[in-house]
Amino acid sequence: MLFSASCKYGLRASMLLAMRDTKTYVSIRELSDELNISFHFLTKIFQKMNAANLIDSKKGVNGGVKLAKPSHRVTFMDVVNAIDGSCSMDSCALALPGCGVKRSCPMHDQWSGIKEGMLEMMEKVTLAELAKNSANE
Amino acid sequence: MLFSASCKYGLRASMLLAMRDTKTYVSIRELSDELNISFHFLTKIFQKMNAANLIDSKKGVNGGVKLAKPSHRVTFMDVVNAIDGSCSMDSCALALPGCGVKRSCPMHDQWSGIKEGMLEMMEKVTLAELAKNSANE
DNA sequence: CTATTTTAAGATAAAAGACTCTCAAAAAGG
DNA sequence: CCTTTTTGAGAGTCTTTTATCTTAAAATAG
Repeated sequence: MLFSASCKYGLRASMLLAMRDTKTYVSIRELSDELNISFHFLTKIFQKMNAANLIDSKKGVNGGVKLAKPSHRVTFMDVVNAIDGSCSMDSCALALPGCGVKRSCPMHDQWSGIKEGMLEMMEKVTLAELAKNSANE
Repeated sequence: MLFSASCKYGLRASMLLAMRDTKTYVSIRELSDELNISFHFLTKIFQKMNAANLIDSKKGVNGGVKLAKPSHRVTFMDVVNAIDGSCSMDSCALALPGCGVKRSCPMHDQWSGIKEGMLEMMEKVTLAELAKNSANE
C-alpha cells in the first residue's frame, strides 16, 4: 500500500539491472519475462525512469535499458521518486489540514519518528545492496 | 499513500467522536459538515466501522453515531483495520514473491524494523490521545 | 536500402477507488 | 397514524491506476 504497483515493478526491474553489467543493454522483454509482468506496462515504467535519467535506453537490435549510474549510486528513493513522484512521502499519516505547515497534527509526534526512519532508509539503501541480498537468498 | 482517503476521513471523524461524550449520539451530518466532506461518503465509512463494531448507531430523531467503547480503548489500528482491512499493513515494502513466507526478501532487514515500529505505534495510539493532542493545538 | 529488432508513444480498455444520488427502513414526536 | 429525522443500502458517476494494443521511430545487420 505504501508504493504503487508500478513502483514495485520498477524496483524489481532495477534490481535485475543492478545484477548485470552496467555496460550492456538488457531488453525490456527479457526483464518482463523474468518478472512475469506485462512487457508494455514495464515499458511505460522504464519511460518514467528514463525521464528521470535513472537509465539509459537504446533502440534497435541489441538495444534495451541499463542503469545510467553504478548500482551503488542509485538509491531506493531515486526509483520511488522517479515512478511515484517525490511528493508520495511528503504528507503526514493523516494528511490533516495544517500539518507540517504551521503546527503539527495530532499524530505528529508518533508519526514523525517513523517517517524519518523510513526516509532515511530509502535514501541509504542502494540497488547494489538490494541486488546482493537478492542474490544470496 | 499509506492510508486510503476513506481511512483518513474515518480517523478524523473518530477523533471528533472521541472529543464528545460516549453516551450521546452525534449525527453524521454534523460530522461531515465539521470535516467538510460529503455526508453520503462519510455515511459509507461509518457503515464499515459499524460492521466492525467500532461504533453504535441509531436511526431517527436525535439519532446518529457514537463510539461503542471509551475512546482510550479504541486504537488507531482498530479504525484502519475496519476501513482499509487488516491486510493493508501485512506485506513487505516490495511485496516480493516469497517474502514473509519462507525467507526474507531483499528489503527485509531494512524494512522490518520500520514496519514493526509502525505497527506498534498504531496499536498503542488511542483515539483519546489523538483527541487530546487535537484539542490543545 | 531493406528487413528486423527493440524502445517510444498514443489510444483504448478494464478495474479499483472516490464520491454522489436516490430510495428504503427505522425511530421519535406529535 | 403520520410526518420528520436520520441511518442503511444500492445504483450510478467520475477519476486514477493498471494493463493492453497498435503504430511510429530508431538502430543495427545484411
